[in-house]
Amino acid sequence: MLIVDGCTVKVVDADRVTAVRERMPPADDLTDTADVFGLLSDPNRLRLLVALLDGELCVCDLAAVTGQSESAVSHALRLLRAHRIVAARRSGRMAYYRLEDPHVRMLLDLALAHTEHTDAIHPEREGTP
Amino acid sequence: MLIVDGCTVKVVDADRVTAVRERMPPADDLTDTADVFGLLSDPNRLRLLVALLDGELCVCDLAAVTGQSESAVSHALRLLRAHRIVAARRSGRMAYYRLEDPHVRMLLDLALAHTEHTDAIHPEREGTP
DNA sequence: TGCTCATGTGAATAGCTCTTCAGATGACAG
DNA sequence: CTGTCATCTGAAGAGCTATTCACATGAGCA
Repeated sequence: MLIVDGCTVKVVDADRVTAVRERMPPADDLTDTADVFGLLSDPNRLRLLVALLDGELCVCDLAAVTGQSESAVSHALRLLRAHRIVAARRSGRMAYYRLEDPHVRMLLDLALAHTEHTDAIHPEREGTP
Repeated sequence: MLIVDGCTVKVVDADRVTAVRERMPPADDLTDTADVFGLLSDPNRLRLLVALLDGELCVCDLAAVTGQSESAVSHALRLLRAHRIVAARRSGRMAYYRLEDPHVRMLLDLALAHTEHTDAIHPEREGTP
């Protein structure tokens, strides 16, 4: 038994539980991290970011590269911009976007490096049949 | 102008666009990667995985550590198990889960290392006002 | 000034995701 | 066998997300 958030909860290994609980990052950090992963969890947004790994591109070129409507691209970029993952440079009526967040760049590099070397693992099967 | 998926699309830098398009990973890889990020994009699932970084835990302890109902934990673990991110060891009526995917472990380590050293960057502000 | 083009935006809809509830399963104790 | 406990599951509802459409903005050009 253990007191968590003022409620009594049954546990098996109380010491491990309290230890892991203390080591757990603060809730704000976790939600921020989850948000970042959430921004990378849409295939079209991911395509945009991968396209930007090599350097800046304008909106219409991003639309062409990723096969989306320009409006969809604009919405996606707005989201990424709001989270400082991407930044815009304006030149006349064109807007050139670049990948601004080095942290996200690392995550992308790491993730892509692994998908290339890993055979596609497909779900829809249980871990212990 | 450029032919993409049988449709004519206007582009600015046609050479860059075709180059980036060729360098783009296959669609299947991108959706798989996006799926993985999606699994990490929920704060409660993230909490579960972080708790498992140090070693295995049973379902009720995971519920206690992460402050979720045991049912919610079970649903989350089911998802993670289906994607081979987590694996279960059964001992009697208990189920001990561990983090199985080293790739996901690296992503978690990288992400957490950065949230610790970075002041919380908060959205709701535009990149170029 | 007025037209065109690249981009940005809001509203609306369709689809997905998470949580909860109620109940099922399967293991252990008596 | 019966009751209890840990875990698992399906269905349902609430909430969130992505895409589209129609239109706004603002720059360059005639």
